[in-house]
Amino acid sequence: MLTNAPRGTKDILPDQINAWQWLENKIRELCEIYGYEEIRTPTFEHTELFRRGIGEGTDVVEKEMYTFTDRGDRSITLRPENTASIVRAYLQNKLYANAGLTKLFYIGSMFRYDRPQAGRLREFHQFGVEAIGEKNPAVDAEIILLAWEFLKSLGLNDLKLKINTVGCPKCRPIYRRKLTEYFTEEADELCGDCRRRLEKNPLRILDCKIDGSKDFMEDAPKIETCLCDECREHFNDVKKFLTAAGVEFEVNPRLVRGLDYYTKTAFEIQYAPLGAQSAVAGGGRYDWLIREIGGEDTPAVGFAAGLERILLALELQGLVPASDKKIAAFMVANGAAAEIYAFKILSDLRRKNISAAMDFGKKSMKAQMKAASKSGAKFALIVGEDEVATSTVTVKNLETSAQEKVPVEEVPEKIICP
RNA sequence: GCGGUUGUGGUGAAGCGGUUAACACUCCGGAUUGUGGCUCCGGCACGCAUGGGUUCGAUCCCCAUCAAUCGCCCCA
Repeated sequence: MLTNAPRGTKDILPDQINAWQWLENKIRELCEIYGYEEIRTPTFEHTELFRRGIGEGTDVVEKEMYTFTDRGDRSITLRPENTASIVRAYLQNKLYANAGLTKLFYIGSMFRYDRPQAGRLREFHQFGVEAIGEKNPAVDAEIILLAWEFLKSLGLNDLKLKINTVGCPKCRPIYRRKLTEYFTEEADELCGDCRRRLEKNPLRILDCKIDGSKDFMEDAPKIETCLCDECREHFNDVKKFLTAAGVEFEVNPRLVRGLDYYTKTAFEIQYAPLGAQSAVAGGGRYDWLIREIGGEDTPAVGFAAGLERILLALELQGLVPASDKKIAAFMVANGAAAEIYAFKILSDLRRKNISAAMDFGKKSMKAQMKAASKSGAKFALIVGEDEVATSTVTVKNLETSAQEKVPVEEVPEKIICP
């Protein structure tokens, strides 16, 4: 147990760190191009923030939060997602003061007590983007575009963009009621899950894998018939903007979001080969959240993307860049006096910003040479009694096997321009 | 949280009631004493996720736990 990380957590090891840094750099580059600034919020918040923000009845709040009481008797929760925190930070720091539209992005770990699977961890990483303060559907399109272009730019194929509208607090309840009425009549035909959904979230029934293909689904009420004018127009405009930008999307009237704060636009980007965890990014508009948390009525849109899932997808397509870290020089010392001499040279090289390594295992020269070779170093710097006595270094080019003995002060230039 | 599958060294794996626990790679050491990558030689599981049980005997059977994985739920 002592040597096992908690279930659902993972070490990111040195041989994987390259992929992570590469991905994070891509995110930062892209967000800069779109004009979004990075923000970092605390890993934990008051539990109440999530209860209110995400919604009491949601699965995330009901059964997936890491909640505990701290020593000051406060109820604290490890963030299961970042949007609520960002809205909190936006209000607390009055970020609305200087900008009509506040554009933020984040990268960080989130926590959800789920049953772990590939692509679904208890501590996982998300990158996300939030645009707060504008109701124009162009912003919805910008956010969707950012998510889409990002995944495309990584080289991923077979991505699918699905969009929908989930209405607003004015029209969604009407639709919800209609659905409940309709499905209550069919209750006998519904699967166990859906019978539960009937109360909790009837919109989800539309999405059910078991009941989805049953006859009565055909005639189930469609959201279009219930949308208020504002929501209908908004959705049409989003589609227009997306089309103008040349993005292919699929309208899926059954697409639903699991967090209560979503209004109007909802979208998801799927990468099917990932199986059950195919949702690689998802988000939408949340015009209701800011007021819910205690701010002025403020419209906002955003999305989050799962970094582990993206990395998984990249791996499947062989798109993860290989690490190519190489050092310039490797010290090889023969004997105790030479070891000290080599150590001095090693330190001098590093002071000159030349990457250098040395095997401290007091091994044979043969073993040290092997280590030098394996390290990928371009040069082996060989020193023994001879070199110590004459203040020289034998510089061996490991690629060409050519070697020459040079005065110690000439070593840096031999390495930089051989 | 529910259902299924799996769990042998650093890695990939064979073995499936009684074997020195195969093989390959990696790793370590060596091939005449100051030199790598190729080749050759040698070494590396006292143990088969963990804990119980069945049996004369268990890596192989049973149970539990833990973990991974697939699907569901949900979500990124």
